Amino acid sequence: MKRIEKKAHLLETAVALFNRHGYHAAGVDRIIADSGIAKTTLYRHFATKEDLILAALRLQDERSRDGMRAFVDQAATDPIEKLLATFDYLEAWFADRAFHGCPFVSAASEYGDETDPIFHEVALHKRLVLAYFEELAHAAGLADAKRVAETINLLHEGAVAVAQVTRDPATAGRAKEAARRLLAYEQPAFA
Amino acid sequence: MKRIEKKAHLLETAVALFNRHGYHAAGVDRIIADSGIAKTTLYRHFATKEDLILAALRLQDERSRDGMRAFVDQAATDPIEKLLATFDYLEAWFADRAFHGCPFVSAASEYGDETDPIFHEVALHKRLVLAYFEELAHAAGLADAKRVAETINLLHEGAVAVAQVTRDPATAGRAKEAARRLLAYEQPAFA
DNA sequence: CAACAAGTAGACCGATCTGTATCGTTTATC
DNA sequence: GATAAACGATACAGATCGGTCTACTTGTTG
Repeated sequence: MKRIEKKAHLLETAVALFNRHGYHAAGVDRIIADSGIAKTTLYRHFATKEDLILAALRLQDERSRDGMRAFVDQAATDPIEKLLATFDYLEAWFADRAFHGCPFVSAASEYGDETDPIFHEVALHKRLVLAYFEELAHAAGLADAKRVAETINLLHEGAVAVAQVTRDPATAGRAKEAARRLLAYEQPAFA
Repeated sequence: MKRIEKKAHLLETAVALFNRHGYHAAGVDRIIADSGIAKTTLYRHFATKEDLILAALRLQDERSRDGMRAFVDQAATDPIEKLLATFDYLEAWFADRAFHGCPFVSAASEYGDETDPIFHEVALHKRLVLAYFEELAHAAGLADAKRVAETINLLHEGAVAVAQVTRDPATAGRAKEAARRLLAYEQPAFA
C-alpha cells in the first residue's frame, strides 16, 4: 500500500466499523487492528477520534449523494421518474450486507447535542439530500416542489429506519409505491 | 423515596440518559450519580447494564404504545381519523424537550447484531407498533389494511428521523398531510 | 422489638478508552 | 545516495468502563 493510500484505508475501515458497531463502540484500537495501520499513523492524519468521525461522515455524505445522483441519472430522464428512482437506489443500499441503518441518524443519536460538530455535520448532510429532492421536484415542474421534496424525504427516512430493523430491502419498494401514488395527484406549476 | 420506588427511579434516570447520550455513552457511574442511588442497589435490581437497557426499552415500549392508544382514543372515534391522530401524538412527542429521536432505532444502531437481545427487543416493539396501525386500518374497513399500515408506519418512522435532526415538531404535521392524501384514495373492503 | 432485607458509601478490580512518547525502519524525493 | 518525512511496533499515561466486595445503616414487617 502506498503511503498516500493509508489515510483513505483508515477512513474506509473506520466507516465500516462505525456503521457496524456505532461510534462509541468502535474504538481506535479496533480500527487500527482491522486496518493494520499503526496508531501513530492514525493520529498523524486525524488529530482526535472526533476528527476521524467527522471525516467518515463527510466521506459518506459525498459518496452517497454522488452515488444517488449517478444512479438516478442513468435510471431515468423524466424528473418524476427520477424522484421515484431514488427509492431504487435505497433498495440497492438496503440489500448491501454492510447496511446497518443511516450512519448520520446513528451519529445524531450518539451525539445529539445540537452544539456538537458531529450533529452539525449530520444536519448539513440531511439538508443537502433534501435540497436534491427539491431540485428534482422543481425540474418536474411541480407547483409545490418544496412540499413534495419534504414528503419524498419523509418516505426515504422512514424506509431507512424500517429496513434497519426488518432487514427487508423490499421496504424501499413499498415507500416507492406510496411516493408514486402521492406524485400522481400533484399539480404541475403552470396548469 | 420508598424502597419500591427506587427501581423505578433508576429506570427513569437510565431512560433519560440513554435517550440523551446513547447507550454506550451513558455509563453506569453517571446513572447512579444522576439518580442518587448506590451502585450496589442498581446491581441488585439489574444484573448487568444490558439488563438495564432491556428494561428501559420494555418500559418505553409499554409506555409509548399505551400512550399512543390513549391519545388516539380520546382524539377521534372514526378509525381513519384515529390513524391520522397518531401523527398528532408524534407532534406532542417531538415538542418534548426530552425528545432525541426514537430510542429503539438508536438502540438498533448501537446493537445492530441481529442475535443481540437488545436488537430483538427493538424488533419486537416495531412489530407491535405496526400491528396497532394494522388494527386501526382494519377497523377503518380498508381493503388492504396491511399495506396501509405499512405506509403509515413509513411516514411515522420518517417523521421521527427528520424531527431528530431538524428539531421541528411541525414535521409530524407534514407526515400527517401526506397520510391524509394517501388515505383519501384508499378503497373500502366491500365496495 | 427482633430479625431480615434493602440501601449507602466507597474502595477496588481488570479491562478498555483516547491519546502520547519512544525509537528503529521504511519510503519518497532531490 | 543523502535527507527528511512517514510508518510501524509498542510501551505508557490517565481516565473511565462495567462490575464486585466490604462494612455499616436504614427501613419493613411479623
